[in-house]
Amino acid sequence: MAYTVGQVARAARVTVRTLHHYDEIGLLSPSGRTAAGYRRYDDADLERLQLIRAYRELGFPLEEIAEILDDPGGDPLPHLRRQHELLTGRIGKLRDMVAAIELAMEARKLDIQLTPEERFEVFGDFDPDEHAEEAERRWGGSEAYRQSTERVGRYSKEDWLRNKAENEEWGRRITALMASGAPADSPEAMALAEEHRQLISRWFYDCSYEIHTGLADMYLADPRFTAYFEKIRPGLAAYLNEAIHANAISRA
Amino acid sequence: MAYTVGQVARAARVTVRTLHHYDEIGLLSPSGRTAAGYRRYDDADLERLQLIRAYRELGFPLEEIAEILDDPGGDPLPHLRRQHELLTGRIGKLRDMVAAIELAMEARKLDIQLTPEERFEVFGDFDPDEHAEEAERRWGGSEAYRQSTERVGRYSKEDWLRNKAENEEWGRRITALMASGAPADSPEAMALAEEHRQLISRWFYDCSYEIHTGLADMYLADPRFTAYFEKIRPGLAAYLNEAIHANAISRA
DNA sequence: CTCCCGCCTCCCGTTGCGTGAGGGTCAAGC
DNA sequence: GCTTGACCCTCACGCAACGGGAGGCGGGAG
Repeated sequence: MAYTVGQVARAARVTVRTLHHYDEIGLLSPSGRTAAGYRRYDDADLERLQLIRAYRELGFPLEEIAEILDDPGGDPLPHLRRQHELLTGRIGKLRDMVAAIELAMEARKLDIQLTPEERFEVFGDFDPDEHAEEAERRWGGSEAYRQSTERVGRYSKEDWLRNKAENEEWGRRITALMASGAPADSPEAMALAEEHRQLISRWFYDCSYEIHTGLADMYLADPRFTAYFEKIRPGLAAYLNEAIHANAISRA
Repeated sequence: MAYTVGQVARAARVTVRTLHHYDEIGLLSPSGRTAAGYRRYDDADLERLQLIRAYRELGFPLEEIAEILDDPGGDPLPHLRRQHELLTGRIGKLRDMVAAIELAMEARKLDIQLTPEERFEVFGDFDPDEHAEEAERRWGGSEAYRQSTERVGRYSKEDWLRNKAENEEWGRRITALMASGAPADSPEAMALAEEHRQLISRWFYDCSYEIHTGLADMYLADPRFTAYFEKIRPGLAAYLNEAIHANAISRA
């Protein structure tokens, strides 16, 4: 079967101009022309176009698609497998984004439940939005996320205050330990790191050692988190980071 | 907290150039500048950037994003909801594509199982690849798809021959009916349309009346399908289309 | 005080088409 | 056989969304 540009364009949901463009750059040249110079596409052309559109959907530049498609002998199976992988990967990414959006909505809901003063009371000067937005970009979605949003959504004001209290208690102890001169890889520091991990697990989500070290690195890498800890005590961010790593290694 | 372009760029996974661009077109202007002219972004800027990136991910042009973001009083909840919807929609689309790819792979596997002669024997001159590719674009994925690929993957050569025989038998009966001059909305024609639907349901996937009429329209709209039926008997494509519609209406 | 990295502002280049302009073609109907 | 409308052709310019480099200032660590 042979098709005109228009037919192909409608079937593949692209514009005629796009097909002209693909022809111009040699990405998809119709297998023939009529006497009047009309482009004639056959089934092989359609198949190729299908692959092109799929790669495009995944964000590949046209040049690269040309390389990919013109590379092997002609077996499409590897392409299909590859696209399958890429697509599922993409879906995962989008799912993470959805989870992130859900969290942000959850945070907004909290803002509505809690008056600004209450909010300040609970979170100190560590803006929850900030936290949410950040966390969201970091581990975007994931299971931990779902858990966190689910639990957080049910917390009452009293829960928040209890959480804050536990948090402050822990903060006092680690600053004291640090002031005492105990090294960050001392058993005491590691114990407090472990306690930190369990605090997170209890209040927000199952915090594995891996996630915990990831968090620790973030405390150093991101100025907002660094600022939060540095304000409690200068050097605390680095100290906690080291303690968490030491603790994780010792438990491995 | 205030951030430099570089920090923002790293956090948001965009280039500095992109931020410059957003500043140029007024989509995201930093809340301030230092004495030396350095851009200074604050948390509100980051929040806005997050929304921008999400909309971009969904394919919105920058201009439109600007309109969307600058439109309401400033409540982000509607945006979040909207993005949530759009993202889940997008995921659905990608899932369809994945299913389509899976079907194409399935077809390739069949090509390997069946020699070219066997393939020809089974499918007549109606290339299964062609069918696969087409079907895939039409109802891309969906539940019907999964079913179809799953069943088709298990068919033996004998199954295919039985299928072909049933199909040909049906073909003979509808051509005969058409030759007899019975109108396409006659009870007999509708009965054959219904039989057609059940043939599909038995061999491939649950074919609802809705899907069936969709198929019918495709038989007319697409030259490849039209050709298939026209070759059996001129006018058959249109006749079958009408019969299927009549049948679907009468059962509704 | 220096060195290097990060920031600044032009400014031209690229990708992937959109959108006519100007003109031939083809099937259908009168 | 002629018109008409839909469809095709080839330029050719335009645009969005940055990429990437040139040329130069700023700033903090050693």
